[in-house]
Amino acid sequence: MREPGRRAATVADVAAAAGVSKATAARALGAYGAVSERVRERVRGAADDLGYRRNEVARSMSTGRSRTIGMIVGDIENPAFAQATRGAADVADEAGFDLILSNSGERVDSERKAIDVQLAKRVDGLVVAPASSSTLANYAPIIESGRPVAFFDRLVHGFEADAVIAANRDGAARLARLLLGFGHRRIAFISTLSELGDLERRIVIGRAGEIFFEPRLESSAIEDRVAGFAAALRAAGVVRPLEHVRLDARTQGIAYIVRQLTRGPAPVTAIVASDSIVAIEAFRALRESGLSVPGDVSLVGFDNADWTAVSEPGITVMSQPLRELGATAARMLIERIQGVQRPATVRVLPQELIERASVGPASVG
Amino acid sequence: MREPGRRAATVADVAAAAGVSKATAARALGAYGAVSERVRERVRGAADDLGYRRNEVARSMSTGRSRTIGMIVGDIENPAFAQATRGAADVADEAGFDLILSNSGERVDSERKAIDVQLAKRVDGLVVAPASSSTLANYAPIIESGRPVAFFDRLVHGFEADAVIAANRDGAARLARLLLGFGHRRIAFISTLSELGDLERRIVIGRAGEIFFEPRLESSAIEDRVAGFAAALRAAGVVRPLEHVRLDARTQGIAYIVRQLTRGPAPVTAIVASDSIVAIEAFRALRESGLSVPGDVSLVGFDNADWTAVSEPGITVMSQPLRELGATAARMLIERIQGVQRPATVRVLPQELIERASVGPASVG
DNA sequence: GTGAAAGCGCTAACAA
DNA sequence: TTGTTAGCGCTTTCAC
Repeated sequence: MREPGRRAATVADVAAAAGVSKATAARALGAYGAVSERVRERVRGAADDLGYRRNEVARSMSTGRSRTIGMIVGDIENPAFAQATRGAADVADEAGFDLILSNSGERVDSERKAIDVQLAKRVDGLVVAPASSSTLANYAPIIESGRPVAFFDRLVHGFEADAVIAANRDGAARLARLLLGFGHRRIAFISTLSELGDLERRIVIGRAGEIFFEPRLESSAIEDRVAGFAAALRAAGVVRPLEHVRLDARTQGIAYIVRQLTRGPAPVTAIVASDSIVAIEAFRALRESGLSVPGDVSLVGFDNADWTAVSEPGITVMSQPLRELGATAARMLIERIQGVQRPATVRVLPQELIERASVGPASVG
Repeated sequence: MREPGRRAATVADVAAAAGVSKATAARALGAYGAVSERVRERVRGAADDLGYRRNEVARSMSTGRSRTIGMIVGDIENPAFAQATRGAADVADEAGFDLILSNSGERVDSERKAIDVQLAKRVDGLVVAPASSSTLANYAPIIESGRPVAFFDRLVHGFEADAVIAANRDGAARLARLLLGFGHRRIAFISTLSELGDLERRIVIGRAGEIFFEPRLESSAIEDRVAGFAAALRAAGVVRPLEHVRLDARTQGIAYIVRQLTRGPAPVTAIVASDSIVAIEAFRALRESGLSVPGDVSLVGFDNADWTAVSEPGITVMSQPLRELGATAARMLIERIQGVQRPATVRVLPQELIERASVGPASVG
């Protein structure tokens, strides 16, 4: 066993100790090429004695591969990303890859830096939840480097790459229809992501009445949710479906926005929260305003966070396949790394409605 | 701008394009050594044209340092670890280090594998939440490699290394005294970690009446909590303070254990959950058993998870300085990496009691 | 201030 | 089956 501080044993040391050439020692240690049983054992023994452990940096250096995949998430503290990370990490581990994790903080410039760093570390590929669905420039360096990328949770518009997302448009529409079914008409949609701008002006109606935005919103996930939400409202005859959509909630604070939406002559009677963090803050704000859920205001959201099952009332949510999102992205990426050739594909995973007790009939307004 | 697939530009390419030697180009690019302003600009220009990006692997190879720290947590999906990870990641980032993350799944063998891998990748140091406080063998390789380590959340008994933990003994005692003050005497303590064995037999009483265990428990954090808990009960005259301690809750399931503890002739009237995951499961189990909190059973726990503020009732918790735990460990580690010499030190961070509504007077039993 | 050359520890031709 | 040798892309003496 080595003492701390002494130089680490190398293949050369092991080879010398075992009385063979460097190449033979390397073959025995690396389990490649052909080595006789006797020699292999002798080398292994010497390696153990010297406390040899392979220098992966050197190996990466000569093979050009690092057996590492980079992952970039918006915020590791968001349980949704934690679950996706877990999904990806498990798949990576299973396939013999390590995972380097970075936070983008949902900021385009931090994300760019993170991508640069990971590319410089020569990761074999990247799994990323794009901070912006319309900033192609951030991802161009990945392609230039010749390494594959798989996006998850959000797409990058006009960027040919593998991606896996949830069926957000459909999920949001289902949530909206649930509320409409309870008689709600003035329904808010709150998100902390995506710029607001003049939403109404950006609307583009598709053939089947679907709603698109042009230019696009920052996050394709939010875009899809807003579009599905608005389309459902419109189909139900709500004239201005975007009236109560608030996309830059972080700037003003969710509590403030909730108060604003629930006051005045025509307060909303229901709120759709775009993720569990928005939902919990909205829930608290409603409580602090003395408004009961679902008595005064109904509340639904995305992500089946643990608290939504124990709050009073329990929150009705559209559950995301978070682990699967991360796992699928990692799987697609690893396939590419291993040389599988196929056109870039976008997988869409279904969401699941979990009904609890936070939805009730619209209060008369 | 490079096309995908083409060989990445190297210093040699840049040097050739700029008409200087490799060494000069490297100096200009790496911002070390002395280079004239004119040459520097020429080199930078050539680098931009070629889309040069430094190969960190090669750099690590020749410097022997990777500017990367490894972090090993018990479970990234546990919000407590997510927060600690965030704390460490921020500090690392600030200091120009990257973070490689691994899950140990709280299993000693997985942890050992994770450490091996990270050492092979030549991380400059490791931040780890030890899966076992008494398995020194897992950490010996780190020392042998000559790299520093900083433990967080738990200590490794008899292992000389930096560590940062929370004041668990004190926190648990405060929680216990709170319950005792409400008249509770039969109080349970539930954790999923640490082996059970015959706890009573392992007790060692210190001079000031503190309780220790010999042999030690698996997790020093749980050990400290149990010890603080038991000492407080004992000080209050509870004869068998360990009677309702359940440490292997995962095996049987928390719901089962909760049912078991709350039934029979002498049911517990209060429960201390060792983390927020145990707490939420206990909370659900109580609810499903038709027991009211705090009417029938009082419930307190560790970790100020978001749900504890919105559940009905809100849960009284001992809040851990999670981000600080991760940040401090990273900071201590980076100091070591940068060559600061000082004896191994253990920092103990205070916990904060957050009183909500889950504690009430002991029901008559 | 700049250049030539050696070397980090490994893999991978190619020869024997 | 084994050995020789030449890199991988960078940093780092040591001359000039």
